Order: sequence, then C-alpha cells, then structure tokens
Amino acid sequence: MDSIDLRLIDLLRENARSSYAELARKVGLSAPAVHERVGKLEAAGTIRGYRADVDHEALGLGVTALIGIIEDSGADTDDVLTAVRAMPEVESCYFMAGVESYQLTVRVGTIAELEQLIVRINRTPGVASTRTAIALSTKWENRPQPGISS
Amino acid sequence: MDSIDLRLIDLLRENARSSYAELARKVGLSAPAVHERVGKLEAAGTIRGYRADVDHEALGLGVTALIGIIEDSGADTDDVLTAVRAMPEVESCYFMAGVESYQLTVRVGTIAELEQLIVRINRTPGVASTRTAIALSTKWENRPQPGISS
DNA sequence: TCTGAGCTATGGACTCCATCGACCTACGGC
DNA sequence: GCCGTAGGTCGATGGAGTCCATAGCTCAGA
Repeated sequence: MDSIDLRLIDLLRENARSSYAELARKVGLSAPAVHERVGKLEAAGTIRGYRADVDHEALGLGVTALIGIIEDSGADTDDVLTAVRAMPEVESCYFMAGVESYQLTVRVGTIAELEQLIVRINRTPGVASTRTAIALSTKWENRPQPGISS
Repeated sequence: MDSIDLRLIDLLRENARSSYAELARKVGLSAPAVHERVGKLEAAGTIRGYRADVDHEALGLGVTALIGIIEDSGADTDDVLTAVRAMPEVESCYFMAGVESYQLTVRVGTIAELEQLIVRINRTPGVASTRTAIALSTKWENRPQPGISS
C-alpha cells in the first residue's frame, strides 16, 4: 500500500471503468503492473467492488429518507437487523451509539410508499419506535475523499 | 428506458467493470447494441458514473458519523453549504425537512479528528448547533436496489 | 394498402486493450 | 558473494471496444 496504490484507488473511485492502460499512463507504470496492483487490492478487500452511480429519480426512486430505529429494551438486535435487511428499500444501515440503535438510509418512489415502509418497520418485532427525516434534496452523495497520494 | 435498460443498470450496479461483451451475453444483445444503450443512459444522466467501492478502514478512515446541522435563523443557507462542501471529510450532504437543515455523513480516521471536524462545523457562520451520532459498525452501505427488470 | 422516415439491432473490420510468459533489476538473508 | 523473492518491463496474442454499413420493425400519412 504505497502512494501509487492510493493514486490507483483515487482514480478508480473517480471512474471505475478506466482501462488498465489509461490507469497505467496516469500513474506512470506499465499496464501489467497496474493490473497486478489492482488485483492485489481487490484480493485484499481494499477494493470491494465497482458500482454504477445512478440517478435515483430517473429510476423512480425520488424520495430519500433517514430513519432512526429505537429498539425495545431486551429486543434481540439481530432479529431487527434481519428484518431490515430483507427490505430492499433500505440502502444503508448503520449500528449506532445512542438511543437510536440503527440508522437507515431508505429510497422509495413516493411519500405513500415511505409511509408503508415506516409502518412495516414499526411493526417489526423488537422495534419500539422510529424517527424519520425526509431529504428535500441531495446536495451530494458518496463523494470520494481523496487519499493523500502525494 | 425498457426492461433491458433496467437490467443493464442492475448489472452495472452489481459490477461496474463488466465488459460490454459480458453485459451483451447476459441481456441477449450484441456488444455494439449494449454499448449504444449504455452510452445513451450515460448521456441522459441516468448513469452518473462508476465508482470503486472501497474498504474505508483499510484507507485509515475507520470512523463514520452522521451530523445534523441546525442553522441560525436568518442564516444564508448557501454559505453553510459552501463551507461544508469544502470539507473533504463530508461524504454525503442532504438538505432536510425538519429542525436540522442538513444531514451529513462524514468519514474520518480517529475520534480526535471527528472532534476537530465538529468544532470546525460549529464555528461555521450560519450554523447554530450540530448533533452528532457515531456509527459503531456499518451493516451495509449503498446496497443497490434492484429495478423491476422482469 | 403502400411507402418512406426514423429508430434500433446485427455483422464485419479495424484498432486497442487485457493478459500471459519470459526476462530483468533491486534488495534482504544466508 | 550468491540466491530467492518481489515487483517491474517488454512482446505476443486473443479478445474486446468501437465505427460503419446494412437490415428489420414501427408508425404516420397518402
């Protein structure tokens, strides 16, 4: 993990479909060398995968909301997690410090669907209550933080 | 935007480095046809880009937190936004309904750095107060929600 | 019903890339 | 000093990306 690796990661976070040849030109190595480095980063789990970044509105998922979950005292936290995991609308899930055990990012098409989703989460065994905040607009998301690849 | 487009988007959300030839095999078209479809999706802004999904801990960014910002009454909301945008630690930024105008996802290396970041945000003109919640663990993030590409 | 326009797929051709193997160099341990 | 290893370059080749000409399909209008 040297500065060239960091630079490769930066470049792939910027455009994951860059060709190895292009990456090689930018970091000043040969294509096979870059190929091997990227392969090692993938094998080590430093690079977990490559995702297309889509316009959710264009796909009919224009409503984004953040939902905090407060669990029942004595609830089995794994049950809640399993139930939430089965809901495809839940894009991200963090286990939090504080009163709200989980913080979810959810993505749905309409406010009505959001309402149904909240009801479903509240009905889940182990969930005491939820707190929902709706995003009016997304200023930016998943902005890559550049590594210090001097 | 038909079911083949949706399927292409799903496949690229799963693995953005798939070759056109591979995508073509999976959707039952020729590679040039897929190439043109993906190009149109990019031009239309439906596909915004392709990002490597990295292990933040391996890059020394093991601390994730969610920060809500309450603005001063009468603050120029654009000033706050501009200041926050200039902070590379802020990975995502939503403009919210409710008391907290902005909700941020931030990524830093240590709790000490988080503290410094919170101080910096609180010092920003227009910011009345902040509320920070620390993620103890990330269950999942940016999970692609499959389109209904029957 | 026939016709022409426009869209989108296919197949071929050419260029460029991915990837493998062979070899070269720097470095650390014996 | 010698050898083993890690990590690089170079060259070759098979396959992919991409441009282009062409063929079907849909639909509007005579």
